[in-house]
Amino acid sequence: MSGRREEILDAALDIADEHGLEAVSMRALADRVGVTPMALYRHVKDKSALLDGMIGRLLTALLPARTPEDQTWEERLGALGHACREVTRRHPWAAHLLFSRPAVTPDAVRAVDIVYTALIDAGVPESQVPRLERLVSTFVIGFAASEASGRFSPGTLDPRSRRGQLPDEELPGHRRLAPYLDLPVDLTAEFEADLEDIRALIRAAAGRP
Amino acid sequence: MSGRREEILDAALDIADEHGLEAVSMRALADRVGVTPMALYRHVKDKSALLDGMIGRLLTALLPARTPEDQTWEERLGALGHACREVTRRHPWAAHLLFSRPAVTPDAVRAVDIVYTALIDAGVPESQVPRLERLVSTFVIGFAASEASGRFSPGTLDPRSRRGQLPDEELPGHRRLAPYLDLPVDLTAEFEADLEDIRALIRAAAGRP
DNA sequence: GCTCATGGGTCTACAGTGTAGACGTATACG
DNA sequence: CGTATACGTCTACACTGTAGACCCATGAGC
Repeated sequence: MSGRREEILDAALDIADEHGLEAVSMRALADRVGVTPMALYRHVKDKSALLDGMIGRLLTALLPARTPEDQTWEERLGALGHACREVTRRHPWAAHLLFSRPAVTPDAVRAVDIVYTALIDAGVPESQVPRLERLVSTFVIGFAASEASGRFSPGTLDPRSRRGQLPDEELPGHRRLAPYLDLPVDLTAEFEADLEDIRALIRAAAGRP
Repeated sequence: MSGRREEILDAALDIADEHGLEAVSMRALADRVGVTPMALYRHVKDKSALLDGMIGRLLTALLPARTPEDQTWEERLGALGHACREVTRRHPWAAHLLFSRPAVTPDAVRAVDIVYTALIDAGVPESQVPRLERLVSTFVIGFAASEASGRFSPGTLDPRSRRGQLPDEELPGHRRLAPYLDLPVDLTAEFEADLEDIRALIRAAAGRP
């Protein structure tokens, strides 16, 4: 009931957005809410429960208000994927939490269901649907987490110097691809291309019963 | 040089394996090494540098001693994927670190190069290779991280009660798939099937220049 | 042989963390 | 009225990472 809990979670979201997840301490959060640290424990069991609550709120924002019936399964999958990436772009700290906290909240289950129905509509054999749902969600969350935590853009090191740590003969692939490795990457376009490849993978799975 | 640093990193690995990553504190580590906490700082700049060093040591173990020439690209990709999953099964705490620390160590670059050459050998257009490398590694690391952190096996909640939080009409996908959702999953077989789907995705990319 | 730098280690101290436990108070209901 | 319940405060404890000063053994150069 009492919106106090939501108020607390939102304050925690604000702190994380402004100063990063590690700045979310019970004391800082309490300050923000205008209360003593121990008062938070009336509304939140634990610090880990606090984190759960935070991603819970994000998941709610991620879901479409109403599942639109007039979209193809391709569009619905793409929309959910982009929504997920959008959330982690807005809240980079959230990315790796999505991996550690299993999908047990109602909203998370709802998201899984959207993927299930999309795969069913695509014609995937029912026995394969759970596996492909895990495949798709793993990739989407993984992409978002990689982007948010900088795995895709390794710091300030440019490709040349990164490669330079090793003798060139040991890295035949890098040598061959040198012209492409120095280009900047458009991660939005890349994500779209990846999604299209995944859709093709799904179509292939639908084609072999 | 002095192998003291390696000794420290290995002690840290042991602690993480035995009691989880959160048990790796400077004090606990110092105890294990038989030294004062501050002594560690002679060999390791930071706690975060310590973590970097730990995953560095794991990555070394992940790589094949010598890239075998007599394997198809499919086999090489599969071997690397399984090695990655094996590492995170042995050291579950390492999974999410793989996401947060970019691939800048020599061994990490070497691993990337193995994927590059596999994709080139598969006939993927060179302009597409970097993107597909990111796709493949994102999925593999994502799978490993999901498995290690329990995202694939949501706690003790069985599927029925998980689903029970919401009215059945809101979860048409879950209702349709009910018979399959209660089955136990063999994640090893699933990973293999996923890898095969990814290989097919690569072949498709190779087929359209 | 004496000096001096250097690598490795110790001790103390500080500011920060999550949270258990006891205590207070204000509102709502019998 | 009394009493339960929800909410909040205060204190205290056992941790955390790490800055700063100090110590001592080794080996190189004069």
